[in-house]
Order: sequence, then C-alpha cells, then structure tokens
Amino acid sequence: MDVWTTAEVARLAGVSARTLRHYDAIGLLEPASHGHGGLRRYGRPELLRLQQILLLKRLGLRLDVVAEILQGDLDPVDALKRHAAEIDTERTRLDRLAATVEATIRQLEGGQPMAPETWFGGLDPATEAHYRDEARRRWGQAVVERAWETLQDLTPEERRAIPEAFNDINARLSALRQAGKAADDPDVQEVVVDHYRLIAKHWGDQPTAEAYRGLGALYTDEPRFKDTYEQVGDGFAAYMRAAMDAYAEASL
Amino acid sequence: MDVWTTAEVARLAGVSARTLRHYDAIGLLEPASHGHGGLRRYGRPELLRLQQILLLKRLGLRLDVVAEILQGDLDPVDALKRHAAEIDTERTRLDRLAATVEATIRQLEGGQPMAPETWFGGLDPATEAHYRDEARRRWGQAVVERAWETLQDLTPEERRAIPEAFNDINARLSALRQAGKAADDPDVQEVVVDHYRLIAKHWGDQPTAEAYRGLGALYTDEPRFKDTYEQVGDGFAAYMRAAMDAYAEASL
DNA sequence: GTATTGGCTGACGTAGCGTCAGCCGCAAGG
DNA sequence: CCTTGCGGCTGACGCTACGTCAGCCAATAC
Repeated sequence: MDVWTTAEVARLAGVSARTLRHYDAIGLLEPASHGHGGLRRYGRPELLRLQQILLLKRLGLRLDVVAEILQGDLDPVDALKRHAAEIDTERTRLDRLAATVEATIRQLEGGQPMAPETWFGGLDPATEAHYRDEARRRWGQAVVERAWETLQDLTPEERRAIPEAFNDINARLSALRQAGKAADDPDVQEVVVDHYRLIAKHWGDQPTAEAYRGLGALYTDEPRFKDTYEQVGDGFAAYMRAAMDAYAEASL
Repeated sequence: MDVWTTAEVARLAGVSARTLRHYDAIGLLEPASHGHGGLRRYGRPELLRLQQILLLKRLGLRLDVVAEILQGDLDPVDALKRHAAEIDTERTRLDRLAATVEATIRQLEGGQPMAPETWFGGLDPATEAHYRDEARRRWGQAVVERAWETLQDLTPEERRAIPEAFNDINARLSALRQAGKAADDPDVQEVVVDHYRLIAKHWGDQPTAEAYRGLGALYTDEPRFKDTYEQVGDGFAAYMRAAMDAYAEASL
C-alpha cells in the first residue's frame, strides 16, 4: 500500500480533496501519476512533500514562497525571518488600529458624531479670529500663529491626512492611558515623540521646549482645543499636556 | 463651484479615480448625475458621504459593512465593537504565529530539520520499547504508559494535529521565556493551563498533581523528551518543568 | 491637423481555495 | 439489464478592493 488516491491523502493529511487538486493545478504538489482516466495517484514522497507544505503554510507563508523553499531556490531561514518581520509590522498596525477603533467607539458613545473635521477647520472666520487674538495674548504669538496659520494653506487632501495622523496619536495615547501608564512612561513618551515630529513637520522647524510646552497649555486651556481633546476621554487634555511637559523637560 | 468631476474629487479626497468608479459600480457612492456622455458629477452631499466612507474604511471595516452603516441599517457602535473583537482575535493569532515562526527559526538555525514528526513517532519499535521500559522504572507506570500508549492508536491526521498543538504551546512558552518571564509568572501559567488541558484531553482524564509533575520530570530527564524540548532553546526543558511544577503546586 | 488631457467602459489579475455543475466509470442491488 | 450511489475529473464562478491596461470618445491647446 504505497499509493493513495486523492480522498485518501486528503483524509491522511487533514486537507480537502479540492486543496490537493489546487496544489496540483499550481504545480506545488503533483501526484506521482495521472494515469487511468486522469486519476491522481500519490506515493510516499508526495506525502512527505505535503507534510512540508502544510508545515510551512501553517507558519503563514504564501504558497509560492513555500514552492520556492521546497524547490531549494529560497533559504527557509531567510524566508522565515522576512516573514517574521512582516508579521511584526502587521502586529504593530493592528495594535494601532485597535486603539483607533476603540477611541472611535468611545467618541461615538460620548455622543460625538464621527467626522474628520472634528480636529481642524469648520470654524467660521470671525470665531477663529477671536480665538486667535485671545490665544495670542495668553501664550505668545509664535506658538499660536504657527499652530493656526500653518493650517491655512493646505490642500484638502492634507486637511484629511493631518487629522488622521493626530487621531492616530491620540488613540495610541488614550490606549496607554487606559492601561494605567503614567505620562512620563517610556511607552507614552514614544508616542509623544511621534507627536513632536508631526508638529515639527507642520511648523517647518523643531519647536523649542518652551513652544512645545506652550502648545500643551493651549490644549488644556484653550476651549476649542480642550473640547476636542476631551472628546477622546475625560481628562485626556491634561494627560496629553503632562506627557508633552515630560517630553519637553526630558528631551528638549 | 458645487459640482466636481471624478479627477477633482479624487484629488480632494486623496483617492484614485478608479476607486470612485468602483464605489459607483458597487453602489456605495453614486455621483449626483451621470449625464453628458456618462460623465460623473459629484456634489457636496457626495463629498460628505465620501468622507464618512473613508473614515470608516480607515478603521478597517469592509465596504459592505460601511454601506450598511451609512444606509442606517447597522449601528456604527455595534459594528465597531464587533470589529474591535475581530481585531483582537487577529492580534492574538498573530502573537502566537510570531512565536511559532521564531521558534521554528531557532530550530532551523540549531541545525534541526523541520518536520512535525520531531515531536512524536519516528522511533523504531525496539528503541521505543527500550525507552518505555527505562522510563517506566523511573517515573512509574501510569505516567509513562499513558504518555506513550495514547499516542499509539491515532489516525495520521491526529498525528499531525497533536504535534502542532504542542509546537504552539512550546513556541508561546519560549517567547515568554525570552521575554524574561519567570516560570510562575501569570502569563506563563496561562499557557501551562493550555498544556495541561491538552495532556488531559489525550490522556482521557485530568492528571493528578503528582502525575503532572512526573510528566515534567520526564521532560527534563528522559533523553528522548529532553532532546526534543532542548531544541526549542537551551534550558527550555528545565523551564518547562519549572512551569509545570508551579502549576501543579498552585492549582492541582 | 494633431497632441494632450480627462473621462468612459470592459476585462483581467490578485490568494487560496469553497462550491456547484456536469460528466464518467465501477460496483452492488433489484 | 438497468438504476443508484460513490468517487473522481474538469471547468468555472465567487470572494476583497481595487490596480492596471486596452480601446475609444470629446474638448482644448498649439
């Protein structure tokens, strides 16, 4: 009994007959013979190869990669290392996605409608001018001018991309906050670095420690900003500010 | 200017024209008019709808779900909560997958060939009998008999599934060990619970504390087992045993 | 007159099979 | 002898969210 039919191999290996035909079709696992009315006949070597295939597939490798490995064209260790890196990237992505989704849920449950415009824009010019005057008096011209003016001449596409970037950062911070992390926790500070870079990118230069702290103050004290940040969660504005202060003190 | 063409909307929203045509094709976002040679014309309401679509899509929701939400047939919060649960499941899966892949890499780098048979089977009957006699003398009949005999009358499909289950557990434990977790760490013990259940399933009943400790001893002292476990990493057998001992003491 | 720009409608490709549909051969039961 | 049933075979569509041609049309700029 050194030869098996499709259904037998399927039962032995725990896969479907369709899968075996598929593997035949893509040349990944060809039966020992195709004789007698196209009947597939598998021998012991094919069974062994199938074991390898299933093992590699279980690790999440794509079938074409599996084929290259089994063909000897690709080093399994190299392939697996690359694959591990991809898995890691995907894990990071999912972590952030989870934070964003949860932040959105909290926002919706708090009665806030979902709109990207939440973060910027949408204010009428008169109101905006009022806030700018007010804020300029309290935190100095440089910070406020930049925080607002850089946002003026953006393409609409950028107007969409920027809130998303801020949303991501807020979601990540909010998740850490919910996990009980302090504002000066390294994990939190890691996110603050991203926030600092984002601000720097839009300001066109690196904010000084004072300017960055000023921005943090803006977040907690300026109603327009504060309301926005409090949407993320009660007390989030203060948490954000504390994290920014910690960063300014430690790294700027 | 309250009406835009495909390319304009594409630029404004930061998506491709093809995407807009696709959304039209699947009825997710239909232009305000299709007049003049099939030219698509989008108005302000369509732009707003597109914003919502992109927001929800960015959260990882599928387009048909997005459509249901926008159509009012699905509560956004419900949908997002289910989605969050799915993300979480996927994260867990990726965590374990990463552990398995890394364990496999270490195994391959240690010069071990990859084969599911590593864990069980493949011994010739004479050698196996010798080990069984030897082991029986040292750890008592009950443990050894069961550990081996239960493995005798398995279907080949089960022979493949069982090593995979053990591999998963070993990979997860190995990852925790590399992360510096102690054998009695709750995270580690969580995996041990799975191990205990797996053993219980194959033995047909719940091992006593003594039997489970005996199995741990088997892992460190019996060459056949020990070699296998050391493949996972230097000193892994001892770590495994310590974790099993901790579980037996605390929970059995 | 022509080159460019922008838009349109198909239609294929993607990963890994699940799921019919339709046809063939072999063996047992009536 | 005919029917039924089992197993196997070959297409071919379906799924996700578009990317990427191919081929054709219309308005505009030179």
